[in-house]
This record gives sequence, structure tokens and C-alpha cells, in this order.
Amino acid sequence: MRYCNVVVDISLDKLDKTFQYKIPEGLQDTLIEGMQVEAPFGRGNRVITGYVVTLSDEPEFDPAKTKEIIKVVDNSTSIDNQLIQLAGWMKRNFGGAMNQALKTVIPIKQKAKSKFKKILVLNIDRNLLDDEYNSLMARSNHSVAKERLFLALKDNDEIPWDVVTKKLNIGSNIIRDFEKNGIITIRQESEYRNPINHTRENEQRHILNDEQASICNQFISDYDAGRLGTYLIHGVTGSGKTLCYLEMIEHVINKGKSAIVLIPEIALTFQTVMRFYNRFGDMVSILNSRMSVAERYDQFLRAKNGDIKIIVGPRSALFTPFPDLGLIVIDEEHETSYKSENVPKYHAVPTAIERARIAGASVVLGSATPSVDSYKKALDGEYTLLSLPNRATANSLAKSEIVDMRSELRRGNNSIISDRLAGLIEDRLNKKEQIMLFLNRRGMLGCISCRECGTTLKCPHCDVSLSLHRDGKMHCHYCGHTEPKPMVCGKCGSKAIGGFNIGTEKVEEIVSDMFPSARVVRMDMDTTKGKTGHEDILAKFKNKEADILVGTQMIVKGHDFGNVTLVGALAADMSLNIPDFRSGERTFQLLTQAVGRAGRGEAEGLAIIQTYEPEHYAIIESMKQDYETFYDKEIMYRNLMNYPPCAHMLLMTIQSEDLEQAEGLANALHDRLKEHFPDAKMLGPQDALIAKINDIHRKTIYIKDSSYELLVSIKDVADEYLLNNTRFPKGHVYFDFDPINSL
DNA sequence: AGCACGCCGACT
DNA sequence: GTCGGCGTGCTC
Repeated sequence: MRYCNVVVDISLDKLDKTFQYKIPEGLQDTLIEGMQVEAPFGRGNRVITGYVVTLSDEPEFDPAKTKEIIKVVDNSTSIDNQLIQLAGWMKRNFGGAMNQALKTVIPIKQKAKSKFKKILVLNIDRNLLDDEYNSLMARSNHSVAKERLFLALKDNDEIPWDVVTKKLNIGSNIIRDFEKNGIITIRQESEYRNPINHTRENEQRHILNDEQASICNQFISDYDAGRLGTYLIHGVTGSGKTLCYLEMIEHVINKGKSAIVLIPEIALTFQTVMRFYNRFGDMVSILNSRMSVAERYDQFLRAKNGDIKIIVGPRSALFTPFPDLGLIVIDEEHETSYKSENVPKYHAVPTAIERARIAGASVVLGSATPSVDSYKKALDGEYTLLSLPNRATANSLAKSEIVDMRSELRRGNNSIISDRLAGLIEDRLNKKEQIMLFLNRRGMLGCISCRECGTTLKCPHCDVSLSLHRDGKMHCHYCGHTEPKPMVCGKCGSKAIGGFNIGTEKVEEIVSDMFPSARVVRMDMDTTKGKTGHEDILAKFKNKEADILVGTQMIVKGHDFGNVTLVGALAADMSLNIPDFRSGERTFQLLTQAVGRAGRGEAEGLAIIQTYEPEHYAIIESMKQDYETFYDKEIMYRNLMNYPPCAHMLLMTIQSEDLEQAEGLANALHDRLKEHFPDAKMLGPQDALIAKINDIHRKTIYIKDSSYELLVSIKDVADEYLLNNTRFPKGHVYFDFDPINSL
């Protein structure tokens, strides 16, 4: 007997699992994973729709009670079907279970939920309510539930359905009874709000310059000729990439298609959204993390109904169910936020390309510092490379200098600010110009250690150093654990316990000390906690209410301040020391962005890069703003070391609360894979870079190979092993293909 | 969510 | 005994 596991298309936690059904004779051959089916459900065998998640020959449930599928819902052209196909592709290429992939792609849970926001409305006169109540009480004196509802209605004309069912604990049968007797009516609210509540400004259309026009025309003529594909726009900061996106989108919209624009969450600001809104008006909607599940679902509904044609949002906007998708734009395509942290750990770029292939659409990637992966594909001819080598405005790129912090140290300056930078800050303050100080904190774990015996203080739950905050307590960035800083070292008793914490707070302090007259603002995780914290600080700086802005990567992402003429990158090489093969790429991208912040206005800008490794090519080329040379050197290194994109990598993380289970499972898995794939290059098992997070032990196995398909089949073998694994029930394995941060 | 089952008090 | 009403628990 063949069986299939089905996720039920109902919005409820308790039903958020699979149900097994028998497959009737006639469907044995047709039914595959991902199909939409109708099946009997519950005692009354009411017909529900669901999605087939897995097929199997083994009953997992009492076969006597297992029912049969009714039929396959045939909607092969529907958008749901396209997205299900995409989910299948994601499962195959990025691991995870089919239902996890389905849930990422289709908002199953919310399906019924936000469609009907039900409200009970009192339908009769207040006085009549009392009569009804009294007559009920006369009939019986134990109708407690009805009494509760009457009392609630006495005080409120309208009560939300949720309140009635959950808080008052009144069943739907009673509500229906009230409705039948005309005491109440049920109002269903299904209106959706437009998340952009601003008036549209008069659009001043920019005329494309020659470079911009040329790449737009290439896209347009390809599109009109039916040549769909993937394009990579390599455009320096300020070259007008967004303008090109707008032009391309407009063309596609005029052809009756829709467009998805992906933007890194951090860049999803008011200004960016308004550029699209001013051009396209109510055709545009947005998606962001601050929206409720229901609000986001509303936008998907509007897209499905054709009410909107363009959506702007983060990674998840990729799954907007446009039935007539024509173009997917991914801005700042090198950003790490395009790789999902959750299973399936998909990357938005290849996933967008697959979605476009299914839907018959094109993809446009854009960046000033393209990812090495994408640039290689463009050079190999897999993508079409489009270049915007010049700034659109007259002002040229900022000049930049490298300051060697080692010689600074030799001269006796052990401050985090070099003499050169200090002098320039002084100068700019006098000229009433603004300064940005960018602290590269990537990979910095401002650790606290004993200077006597060298012990560093670690989080008791994670294998991570604690860092000292201004509140005098030590914090763990991974699990949030805090503890007070000890007075003496627990190991040797020395009092010389101190932090090497050079966070933004510290920089702010140092700078304020050095330049007492300067007004300094700081922007980091701590100061942007609130809803508008982000915007508030930026607005303050923009309005020249501050002279110096100190911050982490947040401040270098796409914000333009015309009056900034000096950018200082402190500890530029910090991110070079992360044990990750992409650290050079990351560093180059961050520094290039930081340098690009200077001189966006009339006055010429200058960027100072402070480093202990002035000879590193990532530092030198970012100073020169020379992407091509950086790429050549980086790809040589990747080639030499067999790192992506020259080869592919599968990272398996084996986790368990129990160290022995984690070790045992890792070893067993390794041996099994070695048996099947004796030639595969396998590293490990070993401790993960962070060997413990939240009391969960972590082991890793890396496999490198030039063939992605081989890695996929290795994962399949591993999956099969894990399915039958009974020796290590407490162990879990997570797969990550071409990992972004290989922690 | 939606549906039936079973308990409980009230009434014939 | 039986009837209507309410809470509970299950759904392959």
C-alpha cells in the first residue's frame, strides 16, 4: 500500500503537522510531492485541501483508521503550483523537509486567518437584550455560557470573535445559536490597508545618462525579444543603479507583468521605498519585518488579485504570489542577509533565478561590490554583465588613504584614533563639516581577560567570550546571558581583570574626550532598539545637530549625507581575522562602502582606513576602489583553496545537548558517508567554531567538491541515515550549502 | 476551526 | 428515562 503525508490547509497550531492518507489506485502514478489534494478530514469527513509533503510505503498510523485521498487539485498553471515547484527545488538544493520548504513559500498558516477578522455585532435593541436574557434565565438557570455572552453584550456592542472564543470560552455552537435567533450578526472584516501611508510627491523624472540608457536598452531589447536571463549590474556607489531598476521595472509593467524588488532589510528605509512609490504610486506595496503576519498576508493577497504590481521587501518578498511575474530585482546582491538562517537555508539569488525560470521572468542583480560568486558567473557568461563605472553626478569618488597603525603604535600612540585622523577631524570640525567614524566590529568579540594568567571569561552556556558593557555587566551576544564583572580572576586571584572592549561606546567616549566641543552621536544595536531609533539618529545627523557619527556597519549602508567630508574606518582589518574564507570579500565590501560615504555632496571627500595589515589586498583595493583587481586576487585564492565559487561546500552541523551524542552522531555520520563516498573531500568531524551555544554542543563536518549535485546526493544519503538512526536520538543535523557564515 | 461525544442537571 | 446545553478533545 502506498501512503502520502499531507499538510492540512488550515490555520491552527494543533493541525500544523502532517496527516497520512492512503493513495487510491488511480492516483498511484500521478501523485508526487508538493501536489495539492482534497481529502476527508475529521469526524464529519468534511473535505479539506492540503499539500502532499512526502510519499512512503510504510504506514505511520493505524492503517484501519487511515483514509483515502479524494483527488488531486489540478491547477498546474496556478501561482500556487509554481510556488510549490519552487519549494521542491529549494528542498532539493538547500536541504530541510518538504513541509519546511512549503511553509517558507506558501503562507499556509495564515491562509484562513486574516481573510476573516470576525466580529460579533449586537443586532437588537439594548432593552430587548434584557428581555432575551430574562427569558433565557426563566427557561433554565444553568446556561452559563449563554449568560456570559449576554453579560458581555450588555457592555459592548461589538466584540471580536477571538475574545469571545478564547477569553470568554464560548463555543462556536453558541455563537451560531445567537446568530440564528437574530441577537447578533457576524461582521467579517477583510479590508487590507496600504502600508505606505504617505502622499505621493510629484515625480521628477531623471533623464538617464548614456551609460544608464545603454544598459537599460540592452535589458529592454532582450526582454522584448523574449530573451530572459539574469543580469548583474556592477555600478559604483552613486552611479544610479536604482534609476535603472525603475526604468526596467516600468518596461516590464507596461507589458502587463509584475515585479519583485528585494532589498536588504537594513536598507529598507523610507527614502528607498518612496523612490518606488513616487514613480509607480499605488501599484507598489512593501513588506517589512515590523508588519504583522496578517498585514504581510494582506499584501500577498493583493498581489494575487492583481491589485498591486510591484512589491519591495526583504528576502521573503521573493515568494510574493504574483501570477504574472516578469522581473525580479535584487539590490545589493552581495549582502549576507539574502541567505536564510532558517531551514531551508536558501540563498535568495539562486532561488530568485529558479523562480524566474518557472515563471518566465528575468532577474537583475545589482551591487557596487558584487559577490565573488555572482561576478564569476557574470564573467563565465552565465549572467549578463552590465557596468556603470562612473558616478552619475559630477563629483568624483572620494580620495582615500591607508594609515598603518603599527607605525602609530611604534611612535607611542596607542589610541584607536591615529594622529593623522585626529588632525583631520580637528580640521573638519573647524570647517563645520561632518565626520563619520565607522567601527568594523565584524568578528570582534570584545573579550575580558585576566592580564596575569591570560584566562578569558566565557559564557557558561556558549563557547563565546563575554563582552563588557557600560552597565558594568558582562553580556553574551549569543544567548543574552549577563553576569557582573568579577573583582578578581577566578583562576589566579589577580585583580588585573580588564576588557579589551573597543565597542562603539568606547569610541564615542574617546572621541568626546579628544574633541570636547564636538557633538557626537552613536548608532549601534543599543541605540536603535526602539521603533524609530534608526531614523531618529540619522535625521539628527542629517540636520547637522551632530558633528560626528560613530557606528557599526549600519551607518555605511546606503545613507547619503552631503556634508560628510571625512570618513574614518577604525580597525579596518578586524573582519579579516575571522576564520571564514569569505572574510576578505566581507572586508573589501565593508570598506568600499565606508569609503563611498565620503564626499557625496559638493565638497571633496576623504576616507582614512586605519589598519594593522596595510599590505592585505582587500585593504589596498578597497582604498583604491578597484573591484576588478580585488576580484582577480580573491578568485585566485578561492581557486587555490577550492572554496566557493570555484568549488561547492556542504556544511553539516551536528548538534546535541549531550556532548557524547553529538560526538557519536558526528563520527557515525562521517563513517557512513565515507563508506558511500570514499573519494569525497571531508573535513572533520570537529568542534564548530563556536562549540557550544545555549548549552547545545556543536560539531561540524565540511565537504568540498566541484559538483553541487554530488553534495546534494551526499546530503540525501545522510538524510536517509538519520531517518533510520536510533543510536543518537538526541542528535540533530543541519545542512548548509555554500554557507555564508560558517560558524 | 469544526464537529461529535459524553457529561450533567432538569423535566416528564 | 430522555432532552437540551456545555465543555472537551480529536482530526490521518
